[in-house]
Amino acid sequence: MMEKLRSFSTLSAIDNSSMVDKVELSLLDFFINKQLKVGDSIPKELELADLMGVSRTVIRESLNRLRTMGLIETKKKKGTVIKSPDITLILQKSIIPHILDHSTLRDIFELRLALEVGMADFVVSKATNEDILELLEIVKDEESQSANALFDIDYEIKFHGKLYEITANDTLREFQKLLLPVYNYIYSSGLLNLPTAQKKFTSHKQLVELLQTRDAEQFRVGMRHHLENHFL
Amino acid sequence: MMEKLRSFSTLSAIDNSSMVDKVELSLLDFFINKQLKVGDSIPKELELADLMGVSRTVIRESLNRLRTMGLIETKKKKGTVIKSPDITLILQKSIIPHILDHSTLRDIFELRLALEVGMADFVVSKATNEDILELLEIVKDEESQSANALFDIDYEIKFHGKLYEITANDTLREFQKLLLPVYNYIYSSGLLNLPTAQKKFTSHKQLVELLQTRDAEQFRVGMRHHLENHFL
DNA sequence: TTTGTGCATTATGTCGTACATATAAAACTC
DNA sequence: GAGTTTTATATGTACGACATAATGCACAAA
Repeated sequence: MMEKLRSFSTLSAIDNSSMVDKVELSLLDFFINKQLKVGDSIPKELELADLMGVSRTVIRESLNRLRTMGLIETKKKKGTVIKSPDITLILQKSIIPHILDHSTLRDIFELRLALEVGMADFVVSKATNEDILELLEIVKDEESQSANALFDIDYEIKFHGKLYEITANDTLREFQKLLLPVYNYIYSSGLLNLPTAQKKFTSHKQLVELLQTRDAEQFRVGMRHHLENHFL
Repeated sequence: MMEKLRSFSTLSAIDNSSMVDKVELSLLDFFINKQLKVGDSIPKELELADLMGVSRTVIRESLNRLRTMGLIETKKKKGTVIKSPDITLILQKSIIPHILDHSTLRDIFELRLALEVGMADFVVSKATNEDILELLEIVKDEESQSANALFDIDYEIKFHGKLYEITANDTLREFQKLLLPVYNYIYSSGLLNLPTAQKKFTSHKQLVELLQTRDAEQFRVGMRHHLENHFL
């Protein structure tokens, strides 16, 4: 079958896209070629419709998509202007754990592990003394918690969330917030087992101590060990 | 002024959202509450319009947004069904470097550094012997390249791209592809200086050697040093 | 000159209808 | 029963009308 298909390899794929699809691409092209910057305004809907020879309906649907991507903003009477998209906001809406397929969820989970290990440098270089005090406050009664060996998700989020906050990287921070429902889903759905105590484990408290030495390399290794039982 | 405003803190923000905005949220809510899964179909446009007391136009615009987010798929006669969104595809369209504001670009660049350092474990654990051979092939004439100390972006992408590929994490891989235009923009726009040779530098060739030892910790440190001149 | 009010203008937002198009499912042919 | 045609139906596109909100202008009041 595949053999047979190969002999038709010159056939081009039929155009299955709707007018809205085409207009959308056209507009994106327009943005890029015209080197439009944030704040620039684009022609009004009726002008675009006229220019591109389609109905206002189609133009509106296309613009609506661009708006969904966060690329434009429209106001009555004022018209449509270019906007810098909030990429995390867009993701936030489309990431609904129970709808995302499992392989993507797994991918995202791995991505998080990589991020937390890799961001060690930023945490170490940007943590203020106040930050460290705050972390100490968070971990101060860790003994009691680690004693019963319970995996307290709220506590985890509080600690790791603070680390993200320290990076002073807004995108990264938002990224983490947006991933929280994913963790919850993964853990509660049994897609991944809850971690249990293990050999090379580094506690939150130990992590803070490492952070205090201001040695990025050490901190990174510590973080890796801390996450040990999440790696398979 | 700000002091005065604070005393009105109980005032709630006026609802500035359009019907389409509301219907969109309503639909998202519907998806979550009804625990809709991939493949489930939702009521047809006219039914929704009737149910929610708005025109088909509004329903269509809302659905169009969900489609843009990749959450639904529509076919004539068949109707609308839930889909697992391709989160990287959505980002791909909205990431137009010269439109994104500079702070976000910087954030994204940092994010990449963290990822590449943090994904060391996955690279080491998943690299096949064939992968390593391929890497060796890529770096085989590195001497000549590093000799003139030129920062060859194509070569960089080829090597690092292969590393992403090795992780066997599709989301991560797509994520990298999607970030490429960002790198190009950052480098070509002078937003960040092109790296120059530096002390702790680890070459691609050395990285492959580290990979061959299958020691994740070593490889991670090597990668961190390799990226040294990208960290500020 | 400044401040407030009202009105006209204008571009997007919403609505309803009509028809085009694709296609799943039923009806039909052999 | 397999293949073909017809029919019904849900989305896609188009158009016209009006609603709504923001803008700017004109004019009046302080």
